Amino acid sequence: MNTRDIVEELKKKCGSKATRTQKAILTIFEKNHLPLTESELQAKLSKSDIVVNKTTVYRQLAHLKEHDFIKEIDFGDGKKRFELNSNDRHHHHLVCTNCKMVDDIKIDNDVISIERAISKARNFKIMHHSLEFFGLCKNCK
Amino acid sequence: MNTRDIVEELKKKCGSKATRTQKAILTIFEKNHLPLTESELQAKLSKSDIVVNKTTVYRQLAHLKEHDFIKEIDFGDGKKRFELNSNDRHHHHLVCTNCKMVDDIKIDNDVISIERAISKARNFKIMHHSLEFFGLCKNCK
DNA sequence: CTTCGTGCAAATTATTTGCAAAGTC
DNA sequence: GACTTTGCAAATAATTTGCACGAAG
Repeated sequence: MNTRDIVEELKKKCGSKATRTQKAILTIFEKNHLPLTESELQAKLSKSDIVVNKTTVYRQLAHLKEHDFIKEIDFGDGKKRFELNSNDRHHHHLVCTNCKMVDDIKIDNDVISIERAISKARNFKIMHHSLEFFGLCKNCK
Repeated sequence: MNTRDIVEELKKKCGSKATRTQKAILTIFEKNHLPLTESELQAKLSKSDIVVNKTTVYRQLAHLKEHDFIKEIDFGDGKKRFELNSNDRHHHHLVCTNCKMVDDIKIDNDVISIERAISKARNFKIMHHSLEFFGLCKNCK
């Protein structure tokens, strides 16, 4: 799904035309598959000469998340991060605690089977999970 | 490992006598196996008639974490939570997004094998991970 | 006397809210 | 005109920092 498709879907879901801010934010997320904080996103918008207020960014992130375009990722450092929510790209992250590098990792099958077992054993309907690995990348270790 | 043992270890590791604050905090964690935020901890301290400043609590949490007595758990709601770091009790959590109930869950073997595979495949030294499941508990679903 | 733990106030950081102006159908 | 998006200033909320003081070795 490319940016145009996403924007199309956005129009449908939100019942109106996608704003320049929305388009810009989605474009940034398209280009950056790794999770971004508000300020990182803000910085990237600036580079594209798009000036938006911090509040607007926060609000759009909430809005886009609500409509499932992006999802929230938490690295436990007190900042919210978001990345594009492509079904075909569900993954987790390797985070280097030294150089802060972030890498994607796909381990879905294992997690899904764990979730099934839990749901059954505990009668708990799992909607989502957090799973990130922290440690040292090959350069830092 | 009971509270006395922990306090003993604390003395050794820190090279001095454990303070009343440290003892009180560790005792609370002993009694509450679920992760606590600073304010929840503060509330429980108050119930035991122990008055400590917020700053002190934050500093002790950082201190105890540094010495591996407690570990940080993140539920992605902007608050840091901590729980006792007993080797024999490593576990993850089921968090009900509706009633906020939290339950423990043990799924270590599966995770360890996933970690091994990742370490090998990606040449990444995993130190720890986040793994919490969010959804609806049996009462809320 | 030096180190560590503590309290208190102020600062910082991330995020949210209220309200008015601007844009879109 | 009704509804959504945006900006700006102010408010919150969680956490951290600076500084002074008291307790313990």
